[in-house]
Amino acid sequence: MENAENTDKSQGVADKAGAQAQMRKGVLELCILSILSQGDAYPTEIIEKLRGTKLVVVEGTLYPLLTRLKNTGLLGYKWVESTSGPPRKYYKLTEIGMQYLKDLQQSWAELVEAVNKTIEQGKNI
Amino acid sequence: MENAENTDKSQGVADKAGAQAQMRKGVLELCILSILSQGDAYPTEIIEKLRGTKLVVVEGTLYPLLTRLKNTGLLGYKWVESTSGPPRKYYKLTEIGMQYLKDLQQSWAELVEAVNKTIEQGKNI
DNA sequence: ACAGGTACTATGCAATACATGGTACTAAAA
DNA sequence: TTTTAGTACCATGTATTGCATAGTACCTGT
Repeated sequence: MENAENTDKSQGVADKAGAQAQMRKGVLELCILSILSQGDAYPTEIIEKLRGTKLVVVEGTLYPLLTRLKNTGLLGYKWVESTSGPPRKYYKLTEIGMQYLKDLQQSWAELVEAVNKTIEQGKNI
Repeated sequence: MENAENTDKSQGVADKAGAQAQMRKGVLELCILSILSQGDAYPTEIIEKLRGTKLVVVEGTLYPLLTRLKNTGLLGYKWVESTSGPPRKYYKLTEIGMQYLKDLQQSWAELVEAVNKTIEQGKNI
């Protein structure tokens, strides 16, 4: 077979923003569960805490994710009347959620170590 | 409104393996581009290098990903006859791929820092 | 000619980040 | 009393990627 190089550019585009969104998959739930392990919070507080650590998340992402976590038994919630607006939904970690959070933390640490080792080998050559 | 806690367990299951697969989204391409920045390789070599850094990837995952990276112009390839089996497809990074790899490395570093800060705050309280 | 080992390809499914469009509650202003 | 602004929450669909599954092709040895 003839040896030839080629790069077909007919499909997809290498997109930095898209890659960043992909990297966040599976990681946002770890962060949210971590934040709630510090204490109960309602969505706007969660968004603020995430922004504080440079993990900017918008409401259209957070609400469906909180619902998903609640539906899988990792979170519970309670309504709290507000003195200045509509009532707020305070989320809290369940016992199952606390256990699962530990699993996620370990998975994340292992992934970070593995990826960094792979990257470091590339830089050293 | 009545304050009540509830956790609806009717939808989905919190699955550690599934979460690990989600965390790998967007990260595998970073690792593959990193490995190829060290030198050209064909798929089996890439799988071995990934296994060496605890990033176990199977062929059904790698081949489509390599095709995708090739189609977006990040990789090129050439066929090389083998002395013991069918010819092999050696992949190499293109100039575009090298630039994109730097973008991915920066995105990864920023994500890791942000996530770790979020997790650490949870542990300190 | 056939079997085993190796290499590669095609395709569809599942899960999640995210965008978009929407409803509802409360307080203040008109 | 009605309207407006601010705040909080919800529903749904799209795009993307990891992964499983089924398959083809090449080369060597029997």
